[in-house]
Amino acid sequence: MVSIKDIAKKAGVSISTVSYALNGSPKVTEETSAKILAIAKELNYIPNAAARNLKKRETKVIGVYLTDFSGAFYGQLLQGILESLSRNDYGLIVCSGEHSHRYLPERMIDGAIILDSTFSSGELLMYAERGHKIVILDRQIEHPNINQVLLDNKAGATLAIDHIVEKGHTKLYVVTGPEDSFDSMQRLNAVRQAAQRYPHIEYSEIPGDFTKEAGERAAEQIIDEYDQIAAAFCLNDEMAIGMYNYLANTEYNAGEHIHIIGFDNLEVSHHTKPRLSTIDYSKRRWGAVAAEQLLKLIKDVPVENERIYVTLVEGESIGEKKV
Amino acid sequence: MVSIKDIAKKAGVSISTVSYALNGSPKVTEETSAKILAIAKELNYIPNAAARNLKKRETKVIGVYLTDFSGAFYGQLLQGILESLSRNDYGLIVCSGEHSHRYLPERMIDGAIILDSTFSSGELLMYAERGHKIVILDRQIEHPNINQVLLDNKAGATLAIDHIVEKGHTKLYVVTGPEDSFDSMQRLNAVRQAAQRYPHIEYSEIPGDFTKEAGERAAEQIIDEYDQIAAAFCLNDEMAIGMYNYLANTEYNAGEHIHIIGFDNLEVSHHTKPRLSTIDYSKRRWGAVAAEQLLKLIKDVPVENERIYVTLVEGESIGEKKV
DNA sequence: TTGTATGCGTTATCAC
DNA sequence: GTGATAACGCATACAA
Repeated sequence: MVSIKDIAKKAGVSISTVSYALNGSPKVTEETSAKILAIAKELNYIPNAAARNLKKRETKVIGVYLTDFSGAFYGQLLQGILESLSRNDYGLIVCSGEHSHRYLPERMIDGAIILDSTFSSGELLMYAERGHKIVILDRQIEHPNINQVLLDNKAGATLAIDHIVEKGHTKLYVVTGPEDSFDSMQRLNAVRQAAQRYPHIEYSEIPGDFTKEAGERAAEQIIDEYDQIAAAFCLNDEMAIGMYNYLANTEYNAGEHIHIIGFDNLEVSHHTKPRLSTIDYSKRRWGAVAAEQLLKLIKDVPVENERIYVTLVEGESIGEKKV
Repeated sequence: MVSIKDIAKKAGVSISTVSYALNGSPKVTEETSAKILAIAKELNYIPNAAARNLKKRETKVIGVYLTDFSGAFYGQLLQGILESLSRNDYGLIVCSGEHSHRYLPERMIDGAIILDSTFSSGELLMYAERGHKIVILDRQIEHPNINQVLLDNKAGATLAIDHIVEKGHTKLYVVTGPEDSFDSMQRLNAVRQAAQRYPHIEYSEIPGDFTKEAGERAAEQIIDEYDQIAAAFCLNDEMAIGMYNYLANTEYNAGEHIHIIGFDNLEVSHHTKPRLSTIDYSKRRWGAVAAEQLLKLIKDVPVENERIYVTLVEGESIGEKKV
């Protein structure tokens, strides 16, 4: 491995001069600097990250943690983060699995963006307490070293319910996510609040877990008890898609017998027939904001928690209730 | 930051003893070891990765490089890699973007798995030449430090064509992937070979790029020139899905007027109607094998290139040609 | 402008 | 068994 020492020897200068030259310090002559750079290139010199990190106590890399790699969902979010970090000369690594938690306390990364339920809040708090900077996308934790960038779930859920009511529906199911999902619980709470405002509506909840299968099961249940046109608010699009899949093998049609609205506006939802009504937000922006917040945290500039706004996308899966 | 020095001071021993104890060396007494471990825990000691990496010249982390994060496709592959690495006490980071290329030469990772067209073959060769260990999933490069784990594209494409022919089809389109895609070119070559074996078949190629949009455009073209029942081999499922989407707004039906077969057996393909015929392979296994190969490379045990086998999944999108 | 010297936190080679 | 001590490769305060 070629180090600055080798360059120094070959150039007939000291290692500090080499270091200065490589880091573009103005302290070194144009001439010597050019010579050193030339030799460095000739020797295919590449700095050693470990040594630099050890000395500088920073890595210029941030880590994004995901519960798993399966989400159809993460692409744009990660892209948003990557773009934002690149602009600021930070690198990105994506991690998953208990094993990778150590990257933060071991200082392999300068900060973390969390969308990962395998972190307990206690663990995150502990890291924050040790001085590590963290942006959280999937829960609320108050700490000076922690910032959260959360979806406006309440607005989204309210939008969905209001839309359903506007269309004249009087029977409403909500298919929930897992109980340990912050997003699901926020949406569900908002739904319950909204439902209270509309006492004429027959409201019931079907427990789900954000998977297609949960959507299929929910559809099955709704059909089992079918007595009138019903509306279903699936707390994410994944489950809404599952519902479509189930209905495809029945006499019941989405947007006719069972009116469906989702949450997330996944790319696949554009291709359903009828097009799925859903709640949209910019995943790219979500990522970009999270990255910006984290960099501010690292630079010790004061930050407020951020909220990502949502909008209603009207498809044809929620139609007028014809009596 | 608490280091072994702090522990040593508090325990009244030297730093080397602390290091031994922390690394479970048998050279140190049960007693002192226990005391040291206790103090380490009390002080919330966590080793510094940079220092350890610098000294040991290894990180026990491997990097997976993806062209981008958008693939619906990568989940299982990454899961396979992660499981395999975890079993061997290696960590995983997922990277994308030019910016992250440096992680390999800078020795932030002990090796790389490449499924990333932003690496030129020259660049990979250069890293291999520097001694870095690489497993490549998307092209062929011969070098002692490089191993490839490739799909059996030829078998898959042949399977697809034979299936189409068996069903009595006489008009065949193939929708290709991008020209810089190794997988696409291998599949295409196999298709051309197979087509030669069946001179009675009217064969033509439509250039695509592995996106849904390409599938839509291809469907449009096929319908434009429609004169008889046709079969289309989309060189990946993504394009096949695009074809379905386009057909949905026409008078033509998949599996009736236009018979479709894909490649990849994506999860979404299970939900199409009619179910998409396609070529399947285990993405998880692909990842697992890639990881195993890389670890062997790192341990300097000799390895052969590996091949991932494929099978035909019969859906209803390729039916008998009724004349 | 350049060189010397020190330390970042570990591991590992010696002595003792 | 334990303790000095020297690396690992780099950055930097200070001297020259």
